[in-house]
Amino acid sequence: MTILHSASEVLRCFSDERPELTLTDIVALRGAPKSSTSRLLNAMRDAGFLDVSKVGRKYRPAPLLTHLAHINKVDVSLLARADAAVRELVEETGHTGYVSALDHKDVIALAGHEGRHILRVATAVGRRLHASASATGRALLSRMEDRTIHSLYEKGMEVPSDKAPRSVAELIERLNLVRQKGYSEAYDETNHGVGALATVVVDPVKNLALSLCIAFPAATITQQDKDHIIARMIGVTAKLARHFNDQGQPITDTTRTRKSPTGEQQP
Amino acid sequence: MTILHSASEVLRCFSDERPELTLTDIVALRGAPKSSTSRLLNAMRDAGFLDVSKVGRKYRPAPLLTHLAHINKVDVSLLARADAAVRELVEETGHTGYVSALDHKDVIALAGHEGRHILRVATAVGRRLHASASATGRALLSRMEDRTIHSLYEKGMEVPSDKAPRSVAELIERLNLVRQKGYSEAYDETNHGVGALATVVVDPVKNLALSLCIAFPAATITQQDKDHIIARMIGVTAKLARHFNDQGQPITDTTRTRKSPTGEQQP
DNA sequence: CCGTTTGTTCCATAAAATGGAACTGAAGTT
DNA sequence: AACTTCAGTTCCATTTTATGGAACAAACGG
Repeated sequence: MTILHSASEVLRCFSDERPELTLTDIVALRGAPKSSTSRLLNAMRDAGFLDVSKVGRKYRPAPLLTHLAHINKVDVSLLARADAAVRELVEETGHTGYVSALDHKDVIALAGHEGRHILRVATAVGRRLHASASATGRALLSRMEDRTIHSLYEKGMEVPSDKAPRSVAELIERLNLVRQKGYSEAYDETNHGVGALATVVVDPVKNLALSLCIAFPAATITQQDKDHIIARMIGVTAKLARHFNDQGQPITDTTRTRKSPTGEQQP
Repeated sequence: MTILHSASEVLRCFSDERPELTLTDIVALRGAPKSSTSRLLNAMRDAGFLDVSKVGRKYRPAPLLTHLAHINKVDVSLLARADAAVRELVEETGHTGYVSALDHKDVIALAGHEGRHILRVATAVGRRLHASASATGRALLSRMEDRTIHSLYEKGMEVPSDKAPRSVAELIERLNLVRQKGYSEAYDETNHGVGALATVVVDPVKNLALSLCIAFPAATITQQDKDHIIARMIGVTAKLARHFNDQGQPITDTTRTRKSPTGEQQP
């Protein structure tokens, strides 16, 4: 494994709940030896990935990463269009909307718009959720082949809530439902009292999959509201798909491209 | 040099103007051998730092980085307060305002608010500017010791505009002015027609320096407007400084902390 | 002042990065 | 089709860097 993997592992240790971490924290979270971790963190700081606080030697992500997040936004025209579509849906329904992308087994919100109802779901661009346990995550996963899903979760799957899928088999069952219906849904999975509906669109040229998601208070929504949201979401998503010539191809595996794969069988 | 330095060098190649890069682009920009760069880019993709487009093999920053940018925002309470202060100034003056931090020889905008005048400076959170050639950059640099400035620019200084400092000596001269007056200014340096005023505040605990900046169309501003903005900026900055117990200490060098330095002389 | 906690450095070993050259594959060109 | 270019990858011997256990150093808390 290259040191880059370790670095990315370290970066993934940070979250809203743990925005600052000490050497000891990271050792505990990753289980790697203290000496190696110490050197790694210092190297990451020297390279501009982390900043360190003076007292307590607490590490946090450096501004460089804000810069790169910005580039990501500037670049991707699918994101711009998906964002516009979500904004439209938010204005129409009053519920909060997101655009998200996959990062390994997680989804990360890239853009969001807050609804206007008094009781509404907050936006949190940059937030990370378990892909298997969210509407938006399952929408994205539904565009991967089953064997890719299997290899993604071969080291186990976290089950953050009662209603989340408990096993890969259960996940794939639910992904099949998503594939069939064209949208995905989740209630009370990652967030208590929150319901969500999500669709997915792929830019085959950039090899980028994005999910559109509308989130609402699960208790106050009627079946009629839901049906309306679903119809509109499927509509705008189909429009995006046409524009980017998304014809339902599965997302290409993120791992090595050319290297002859171990046990792959392609006609 | 560790591979992390190379990785961070690669990430710094991306900009608003070049949001996607191919292997060849990066080879041209960095001058490193093609074979090494090829392996490096693939490793960075495998680690989740980069995504690759299917056609043209173009690399772009991955969503992981959006996540980290978000953490950075959640965490830092100085940022939250500085952002609130800038918002106040923006509302009062109608001009665009930023909060920025240093990343090596660049400044990166971490938060921004757009003004309400018809002719106004656009916000661009995540944007990267040359520190030496911007008001906000020089405000931040003014809190470093001169020898740190020298070592920062020992490999040369880019001069993006006529009005920007041409040498380290000239830069330090202007930093002395900033230190004396308590604010920094720039006209027509990085952006044509744009003037900017900036102050700086340091959280000594987190070892974080942030700059507050107000940017305006240089042609339409009066001396009176400017004086008013400066007075208000210095006011809110002083308030922040008191809150964080910033007593004008120089920013600690970003490089190794404990390792006995080569030629350092401290009484 | 001494135990405790937290982070760094040492060092021999193991692993990974390097860069020149050869190779592959995909476009163009004649 | 054969030829040329160009972009990207892989090979391989060499150099460089990472690793982890243990010793060391510094800060903390009585």
